[in-house]
Amino acid sequence: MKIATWNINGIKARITNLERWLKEAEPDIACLQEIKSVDENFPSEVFEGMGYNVAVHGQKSFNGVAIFSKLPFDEINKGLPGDETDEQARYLEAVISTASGALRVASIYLPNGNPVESEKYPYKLAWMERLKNHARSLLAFEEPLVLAGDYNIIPTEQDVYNPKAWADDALFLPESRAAYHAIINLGLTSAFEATLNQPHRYTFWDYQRGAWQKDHGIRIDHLLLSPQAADKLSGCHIDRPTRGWEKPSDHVPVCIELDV
DNA sequence: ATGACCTGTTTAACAGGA
Repeated sequence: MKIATWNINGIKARITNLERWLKEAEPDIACLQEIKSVDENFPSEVFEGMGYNVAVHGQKSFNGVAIFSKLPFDEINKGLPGDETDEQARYLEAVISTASGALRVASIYLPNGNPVESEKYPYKLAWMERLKNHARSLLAFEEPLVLAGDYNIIPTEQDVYNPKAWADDALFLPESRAAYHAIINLGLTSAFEATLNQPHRYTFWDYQRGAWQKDHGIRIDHLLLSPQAADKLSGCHIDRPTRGWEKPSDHVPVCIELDV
């Protein structure tokens, strides 16, 4: 089973590329971020016509996450628990029936956090604390779990073209990376590190300053697996060529293969 | 040499992104 995560940067602007990519890559499950649409305006019927069940958790203009699945949903949960006042649509979780039992998948759009001096940085750290608490309770089920998304975290110096240029950025500050590693240390496995684990394998290139042409990228899209999912992990792939398509997202898909 | 973007929205400049 192929599971993918992709920050598409707007469903309206990316519908053609998303259709093309789904046809070529044929993921069984796709977790999408930054759909930038309310639920009612999301073109679910296009993807249902391709054989997907579609779950959407959106809001106007910004953020928004979705999950596509060839297999049916048993359960859909919208929003990250822990703060009833948080109105940003950044977390969607689904339980999917597979031949070998239930699989829980989340689509995550973790806050960027810049500028660091603003209220956005403490919001990021608080959101990560909530994610850690929620991941801890999900791990207690001892079932296959995949937390996939745009984490807005550069894990190591090997995951950025120029570490010095990012030293003071919310994506790379020691406190941000420590919060990310604290989540992993609950007992999750990063699919990339467990398989490919090579330096300079980026998932995002800025639209500005010729970042793509110069390969000035960062690796910020991750899939974190529970032990029961990690046992079934057989591969991880970054779909780099999509960044060179017409009208690309600034992120590319990251896929894993699970033997379920 | 330097800098050069993209998306969505109250469709003309903004806000937000990373």
